[in-house]
Amino acid sequence: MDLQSLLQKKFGFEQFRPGQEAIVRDVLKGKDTLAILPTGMGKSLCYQLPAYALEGAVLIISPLVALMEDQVAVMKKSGEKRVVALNSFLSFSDKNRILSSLASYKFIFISPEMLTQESIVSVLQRMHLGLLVVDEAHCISQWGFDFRPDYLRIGNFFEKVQRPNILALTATADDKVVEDIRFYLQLKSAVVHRQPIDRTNISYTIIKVNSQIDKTEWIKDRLQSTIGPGIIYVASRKRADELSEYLRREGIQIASYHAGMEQEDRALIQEQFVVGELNWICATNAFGMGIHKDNVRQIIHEHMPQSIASYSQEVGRAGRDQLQATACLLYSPEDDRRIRFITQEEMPQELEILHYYNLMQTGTTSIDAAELSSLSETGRRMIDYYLESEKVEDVIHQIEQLKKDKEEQLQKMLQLVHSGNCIRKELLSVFGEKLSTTPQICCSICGLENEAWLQNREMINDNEFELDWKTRLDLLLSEN
DNA sequence: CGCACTAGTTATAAAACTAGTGCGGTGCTTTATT
Repeated sequence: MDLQSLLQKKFGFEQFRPGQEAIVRDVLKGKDTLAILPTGMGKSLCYQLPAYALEGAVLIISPLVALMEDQVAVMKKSGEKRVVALNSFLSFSDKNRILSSLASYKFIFISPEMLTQESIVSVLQRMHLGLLVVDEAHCISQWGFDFRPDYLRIGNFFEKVQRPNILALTATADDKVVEDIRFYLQLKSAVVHRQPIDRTNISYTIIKVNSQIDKTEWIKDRLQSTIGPGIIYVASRKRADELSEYLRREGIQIASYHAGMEQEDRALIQEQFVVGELNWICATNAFGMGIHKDNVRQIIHEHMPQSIASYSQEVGRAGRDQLQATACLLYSPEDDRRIRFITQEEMPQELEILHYYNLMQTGTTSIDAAELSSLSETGRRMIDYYLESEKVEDVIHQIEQLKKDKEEQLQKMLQLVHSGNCIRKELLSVFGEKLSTTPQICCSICGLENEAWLQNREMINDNEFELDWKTRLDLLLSEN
């Protein structure tokens, strides 16, 4: 069956979205592929379609268990029964049952952590894998080095199984992220598919203020005078709760979201936001990945993120419906130190590393040694990873280098804030792209007198912004 | 790290100082016996 009829039969689409067909064809030719597609361009079809033309199972590495559960539910609902997620949600007996019949599944979602478990690898070894997908592949770069080292261990898995070809998917990737993905997934001769990443319907604003109080006031005025739905990103959990509480008292429909909350509450708030029962979310960087909401009109950053890579992931959540949307970043001079502290604080010190290493040499368990050398859980896992393949002196050097890399990324973010040039142009240049045509509503440097749409709910329904029903339906359906 | 905030100080009270303290992200995993 040719691709066109497969697309029609399995997904009900007449046409591919931009970029999809070329990716699908490369995947089917057995090539390693890195696909960088803006959010909402139908990434999941890039592996779901080839799956039906391939022999064997498709293994999908996914960063969040909630996201996996979601995708499994969506696929089951649309009629695909041979789909399963291997994660800690499973009871012991369910896990065993699924593992004993794993070869009967076509789509297997799994966390990178599970991929290091011997019991799971041994089952996968005996199976025929047709394709390995790394979803949200920027996590390798964003989380692998200092947060979830199992993201860097995916390559070890290839040594144990017959390595299928790989499809790495992400929405945005600068040069460093692409390089990290290539290296850690061993994509020596991978084809890179990169759709133009300029989101012309998003306008960018950077506002410099003098104090925290000015920011609070600005946000309050903004939310009272402009339309949502929107996301406010803040730098700490406490601030998320505090600001959301303050704004709620001012009559704004808002809730906070961060990793310190119960899973249940997080899921509830996310769901309310997605279905439109909640207009605003005030969140830490925990919020966003895997959220399918196409009509987010505003992203507000109370503080800059720690890198341009994070910034573009976060602002990219606006305007997936192609209608006008806006991203505002507030900046005050003390932010530099705040963000620097958050990113550097958990990095282990030389003395802590040495202390930990020495304790390990004398036979102390990893957990006790971490406790005694005052290493955090995250710090311990990080060091354990580097100690697997390097001498302790080199590990110290490696961690120092990581700190420098983080500082460099923060500096690039600061450059974007202070450049004084067209924000869109600056942002695009980070991703190696040139600005072809400046949209009518561009950024605070180019001038934003056309942002009347933000004040007026009716504006959004003007014909100028309205897409025909068929385009909108396609957009909605292609999300999963 | 260095700002934001609090408690304590001063001394016909009030507001304005000082010293001290607190803050600060992202997620996977977990097979036991209270």
